Amino acid sequence: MPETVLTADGRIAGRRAKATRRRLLDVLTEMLAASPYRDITVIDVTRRAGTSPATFYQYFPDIEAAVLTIAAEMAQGGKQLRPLVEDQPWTGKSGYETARMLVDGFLDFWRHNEAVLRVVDLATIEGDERFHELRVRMLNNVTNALADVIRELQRRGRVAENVRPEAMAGALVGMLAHNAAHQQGFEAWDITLEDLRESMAQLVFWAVSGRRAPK
Amino acid sequence: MPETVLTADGRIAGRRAKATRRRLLDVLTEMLAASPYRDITVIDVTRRAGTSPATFYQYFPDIEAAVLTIAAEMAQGGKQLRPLVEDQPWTGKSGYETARMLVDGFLDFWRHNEAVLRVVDLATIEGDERFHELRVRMLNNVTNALADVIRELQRRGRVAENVRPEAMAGALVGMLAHNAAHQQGFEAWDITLEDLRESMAQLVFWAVSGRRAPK
DNA sequence: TCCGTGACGTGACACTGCGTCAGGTTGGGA
DNA sequence: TCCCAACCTGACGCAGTGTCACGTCACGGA
Repeated sequence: MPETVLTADGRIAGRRAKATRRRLLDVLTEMLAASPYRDITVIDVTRRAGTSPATFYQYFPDIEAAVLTIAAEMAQGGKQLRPLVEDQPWTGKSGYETARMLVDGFLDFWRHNEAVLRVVDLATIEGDERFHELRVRMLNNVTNALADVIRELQRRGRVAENVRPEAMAGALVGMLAHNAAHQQGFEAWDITLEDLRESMAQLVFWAVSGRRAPK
Repeated sequence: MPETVLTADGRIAGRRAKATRRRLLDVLTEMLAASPYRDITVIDVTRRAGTSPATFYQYFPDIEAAVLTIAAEMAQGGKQLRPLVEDQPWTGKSGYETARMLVDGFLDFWRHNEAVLRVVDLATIEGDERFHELRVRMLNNVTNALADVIRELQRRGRVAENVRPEAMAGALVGMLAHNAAHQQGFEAWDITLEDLRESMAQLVFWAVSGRRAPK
């Protein structure tokens, strides 16, 4: 679908308009990676894009809205996390390998989209509903898949009765998202990324399979 | 210690000055609870405190600095988390009870200091070093205590060899802090606070004691 | 009691960014 | 070539920031 875009005055954007809009988004993406979100001004974005503030407001009501567009594009990529859980072995040695792959998936995804995810977290904390929803939708995929796996293994008697699949999956995904977002911060504690990775994999594996991680 | 306070021009604040400063902090605390952090302006704070912007800048270089002061006061309260880990039983039924108390400690602390902790997280994500350090120092207490317990139980052969106490403690504290900060968000997933609490306690107990949580 | 002085507070200003018009410019189809 | 819809922007009112120089206050000494 060629995706129709509306301008502030309700016009349908044509070829030229779309190019301008795209340029603004690209410049903004670059700036997001280079400077703190709150320091980015509309005037600055437009200066670098070689246009004027008024033009920016043709396409976005404010900076947040523009970033939300970028974030939505990124969230599509977040769907790649789901298959890391679904249709994978979750028992024995290969089950532990699955857990590690999932952890790596989070660490990698957060590393690759650091700047944008930072803004998503930021806006979510600030109470912005649009970003919050985006975040929830993105994580929902993995959470539900994980809950399904836990529920299935619980049915087979591998996981204890007193575990609530949904809540456990939620707690785990929270841990993964948080620690992936703060992965550089662990170095201050003299904790290597490798050890963090292992610890999270152990927790995930235990919670999902009900067994200790193999050596 | 009566705590000496310096003004912008290097003066030592007297009785009157301290009262003004305190008033500004109190007004700011109220506003923090009522409106999104980013919407709070110096002009607004001073208007409500019945003074002028120039006065604000006598005592704080910017809003962040003022909030940092408030956050530091709160962080003192964060020390109450450490004894929830230290000198507690960590094995058997009472060990599981300890895990639950720790989880409750996090949930309660975050609920009670929601507004300020939100700003701390916010500023940390934005890359503000002052807030980041405050956060690290606050969580360091619990993390280290937890790592000590894990290490001790590992020495006694309860916890598997391939667990790294520091990394595991870090991962757990990250999970606790994150999920405590997002505790209302779980309702959107139809997960009750009670189930979240239980799930986190199970994870903590397993990681620390190396055993399944008792029924 | 009054006064002088240092402590404290503030009015006013220059500056920057926001968001919105009305009007100017551009380029592709007839 | 010309025209006009699509697109862009200059200019402006508004609001907040941060900084002076100056005004006011209250306290201790005579």
